[in-house]
Amino acid sequence: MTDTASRPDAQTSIPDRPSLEGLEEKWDGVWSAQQLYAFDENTTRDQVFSVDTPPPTASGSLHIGHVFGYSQADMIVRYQRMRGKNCFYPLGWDDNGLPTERRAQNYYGVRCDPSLPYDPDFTPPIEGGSNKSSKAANQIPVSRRNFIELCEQLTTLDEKSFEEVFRTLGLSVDWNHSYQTINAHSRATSQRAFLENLEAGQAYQSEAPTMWDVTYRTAVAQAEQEDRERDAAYHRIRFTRPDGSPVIIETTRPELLPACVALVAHPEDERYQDLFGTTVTSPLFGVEVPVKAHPLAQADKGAGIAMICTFGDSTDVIWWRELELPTRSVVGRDGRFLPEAPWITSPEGQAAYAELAGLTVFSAQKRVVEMVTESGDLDGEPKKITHPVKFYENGDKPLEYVTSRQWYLTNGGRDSSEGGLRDALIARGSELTWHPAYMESRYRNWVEGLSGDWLISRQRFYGVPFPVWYAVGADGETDYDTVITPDVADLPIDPTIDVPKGFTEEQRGQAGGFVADPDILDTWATSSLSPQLAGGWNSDPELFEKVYPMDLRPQGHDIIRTWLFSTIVRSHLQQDALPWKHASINGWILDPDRKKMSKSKGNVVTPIGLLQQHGSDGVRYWAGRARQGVDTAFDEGQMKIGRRLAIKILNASKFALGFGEAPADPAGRLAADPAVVTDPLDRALLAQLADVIDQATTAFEDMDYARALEVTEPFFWAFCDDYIELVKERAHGNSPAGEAGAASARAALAIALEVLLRLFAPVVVFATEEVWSWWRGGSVHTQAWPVSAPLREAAQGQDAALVDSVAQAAIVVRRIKSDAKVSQKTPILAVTVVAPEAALAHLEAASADLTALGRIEKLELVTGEGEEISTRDVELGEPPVKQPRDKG
RNA sequence: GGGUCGUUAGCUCAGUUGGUCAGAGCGUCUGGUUUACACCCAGAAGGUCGGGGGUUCGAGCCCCUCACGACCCACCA
Repeated sequence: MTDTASRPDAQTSIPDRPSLEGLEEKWDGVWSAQQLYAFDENTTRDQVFSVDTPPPTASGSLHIGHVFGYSQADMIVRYQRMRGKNCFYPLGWDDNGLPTERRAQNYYGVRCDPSLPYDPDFTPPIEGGSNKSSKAANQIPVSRRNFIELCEQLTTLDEKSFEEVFRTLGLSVDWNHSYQTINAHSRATSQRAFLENLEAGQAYQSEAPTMWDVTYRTAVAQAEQEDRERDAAYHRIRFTRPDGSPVIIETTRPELLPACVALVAHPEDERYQDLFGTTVTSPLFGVEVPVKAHPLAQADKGAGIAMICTFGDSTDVIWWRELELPTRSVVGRDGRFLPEAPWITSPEGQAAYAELAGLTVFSAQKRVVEMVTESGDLDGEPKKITHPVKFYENGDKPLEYVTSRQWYLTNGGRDSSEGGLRDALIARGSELTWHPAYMESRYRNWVEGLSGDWLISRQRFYGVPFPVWYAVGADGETDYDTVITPDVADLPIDPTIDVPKGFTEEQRGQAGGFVADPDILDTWATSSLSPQLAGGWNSDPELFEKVYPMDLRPQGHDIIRTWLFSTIVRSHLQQDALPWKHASINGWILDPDRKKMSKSKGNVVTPIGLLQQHGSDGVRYWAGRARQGVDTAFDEGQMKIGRRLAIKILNASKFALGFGEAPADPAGRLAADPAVVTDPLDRALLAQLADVIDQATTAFEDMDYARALEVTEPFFWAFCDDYIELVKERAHGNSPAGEAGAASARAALAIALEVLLRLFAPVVVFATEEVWSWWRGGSVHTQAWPVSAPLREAAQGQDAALVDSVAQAAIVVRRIKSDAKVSQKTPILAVTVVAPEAALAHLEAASADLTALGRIEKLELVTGEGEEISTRDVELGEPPVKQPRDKG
């Protein structure tokens, strides 16, 4: 870092050739050293603007979508800061959960085996490993504690590189307030919240069929499931009535035949009336099952009569529960058929089942189909279809139903009573201000569609442990109804290491002793507490008071059903409050071919590479042009335009400041004394800028950074290309207006430039700060957002339309030379400009500047009929002699 | 099957309560080395606003309908 970087106010001269190169590093260093974005804890809630920033998953690389969303949020925060708010803008890392486990496995070539003892000297076989998933067979088994240590090591590494990118991007985050979802503070917070939920009856355990991923061997919550279209086939399979006649059912899961507990048809289906209340016998396995009636059975679907298995799908679960059927599980937690099926009694049936035991679901299906084909119980050829099948979003095998004991948290999924929890959560969604507003329907849609409470337990290793033990009875059986909890003061705990009060380690797993809950909390169960984690709910109540509920939650629309919803659930249960006032929803980044940006592409164009190539200001501009909620094409063209804008700000500022100083504003409100702004064109410019301020302010008040930029940017380009060009002769003092005219132009330039820098500051953070440092004190980012009133006063009632009239006239004058294909330097000996009445007055007021711009020697202004401004009676002079080109 | 969003110049997109709203930038073309900027400047060409109905004196803008695209949801026998 250079000396000037640490002392920005020392740099007063304007560089000869301003450049964007190196600005990111320079200003990040200054801001960091000055703690420019640090939250001031000496404050009250009404002075604070607090942000519940998404904690990025610290497992892998940042992609361009992060840069996009975080830039947009930063623009809103920077505006609020300029409005005088004390911004609480922390950033956390979601380093908890399965993605981290998977990355650690691949990065270090290990896998967790909880049965192994801790090895304090363990060194991983590889480091920096491959990005491709290494084969499980090559991974070295390590203890749970070793594994967790490696996860922690890796996330620390990843977080460092993330912070680097975010700093380069110019996020005005207060890095003093960063948090991790896996550290002790977060574990304690998460466990405390869980224990309070338990106390309040909002968390409960239940033994029930749940969706299960056989690869990861964990239960999976509804929010983590997705449908994928898969090939399947209807198999017509013959059951036998007591009289020996057949009943044909259709199924896509013939392998579940041994798990069949009943057949079911619609109560009014005439075809099956005589079957209800009787039993039929399954093929191959010879199990007698009842035939039941239930309204959920559809007469027009398949054969109109279905087999109920435990469990093939969620309808099976409903039938099983409502018809009080037995449980006959055949699929184990590893996705293979269980060794025993005791309800099958016949020797033939047992022999048939023995062929399936140990097979995967896929292989078992093949085998069953072969067997029913041989036995003649398959009616006709299977009919191929494709249908949606539930998958864990990170998994690659279909989810299976497995009956297990799991923890749940109420989320309204089982309480659709009037005024119940579901209604209350929907009302919370309406209470929230959504940007854009239509995103609320995604939330409502999701809450209305919930089919059960939130399953929060996961059978994994790296995460927040459930802070509970269970009593072990005198008979040595675990009594899950006797939950032993720790003191809140002792949190965080790991029940597999810590011992509950009143017990000793020797009693672990012993009759009369205790056992630990082996599971961890769903990662969302911790990250849903991000306002509480960042705001210090469990550690700093004073801080929490000042920042909660937060003002803003920025996030992507893909995690409305997960992060946004679960955060509302937790705040509703914990604080009986909405966690924030506003939600700003950003869109996705799409490939140029309109598909969601693929991983492989995202890796090719790394964020840091883009920031280097286009400058952070250029990339931020691209993000700033995209509206909230709208999926946006990955478009380097926009980044180039942003880069040009940043460069233009440097160059135009250098030029505008080069005419010489204007007297200071005695009132100190503007960059120069408004009293010397006497020229009508200068006043009109300030009037126009006042309108721009008002529009940009209105937009930003609605958190619409894109609209604000869209208003400011064209004004700035017109300011450069028309206004500066028009007044530059006058500003130099080469005009009949003399010194007063020059002073007016210089003052207007200074006033306008200073306002423009502040208007651009939330988006173009580096170039504006650079220019600010040339001639103003402090940082542009802690200046007040501009207000229009002083500019309107300076404009003295001058009509802003004058600027447009003169710009129009400039175009027609320039066109004369473009059409003649001569240099714009060519003098015009004489020209008559024809303009409508109103514009004519404007042109007369600015005629000196106009003749200077067009190098017009004799300008005549006349009133015309139409709306357009045009020229006639043109007499062009000789083009200037070309300078001989230096042929070095 | 239900829901949400979108369909405006070759491309990326504005167009906020229906009345200069047919726009911007990029790209293209034609010109210009103008000591702030060639990472520049000037000028020009380009669209019956997805299709079809309707409401209105008047419709990208409101209503209906269809098509296409994207996403979310749904009990997958």
